[in-house]
Amino acid sequence: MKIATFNINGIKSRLPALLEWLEREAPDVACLQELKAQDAAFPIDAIRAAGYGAIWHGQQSWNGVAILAKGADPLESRRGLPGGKDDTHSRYIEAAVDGMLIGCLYLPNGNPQPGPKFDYKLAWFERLIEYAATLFASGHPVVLAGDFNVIPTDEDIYNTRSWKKDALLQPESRECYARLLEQGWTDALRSTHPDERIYTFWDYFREHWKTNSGLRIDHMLLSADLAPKLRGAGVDRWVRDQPHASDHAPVWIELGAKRRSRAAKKN
DNA sequence: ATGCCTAACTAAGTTAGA
Repeated sequence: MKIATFNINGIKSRLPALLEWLEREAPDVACLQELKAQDAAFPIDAIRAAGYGAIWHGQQSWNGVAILAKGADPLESRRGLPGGKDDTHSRYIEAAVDGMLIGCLYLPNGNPQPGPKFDYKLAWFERLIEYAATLFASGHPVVLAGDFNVIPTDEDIYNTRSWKKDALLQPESRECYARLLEQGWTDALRSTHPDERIYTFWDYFREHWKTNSGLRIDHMLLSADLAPKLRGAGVDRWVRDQPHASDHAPVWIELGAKRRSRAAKKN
């Protein structure tokens, strides 16, 4: 079971890239962010033709999230986080797929910082933390995947020098992410590659892709039930190298059967 | 301190991304 998350930065301009990625990597579940399109513009026919069912929550110009499932229709369980009466942004969608709950999120960027956009980021993060606590406590198998717009530590960025004032690595942003993990979630990519510089985003400026000057901001968090089933995690870097690529690359995890104890599986 | 590059929206210039 392969689950992935991909900030595609525009579903209209990136549809060929999305279809090529789906064909080549064939994730069982794909979370998408930054559709940048209204609901009616979502290319459901092309996605169905590629063998995927989907749910989506679009928005004109910005934001927008979707969940795709290979050979299945995701069963929508929520759109929008609790407590968002005045929140018009399409940033969270959730579905049951194959016995798991998949939460697909696009956390606010928060720049410029300080300012109202940063306040919105932190407020949204607080809502996520509160809701994630109930998800984790439920004991159900849950994956929280998406663009968190947080660089968790200085090991998750090529160089902090020109990013010191950026919303993505402010102590407040990092503290929120740390507090989320403290609930018990497993950061799948980091736990699989504890000592590796590993990035999921390279901006279009200068030659940041060519020089591998990236950030790790797309994350996949696993509930207690799923963490023992983690078999691998990685980044589909080839996607970022394509012409007219998104500035993000897909992140994936592979889940298997729950691992037996070391003693039981030895030899 | 700001722009770099890219895309959406809409018709050349602004806004947002991170």
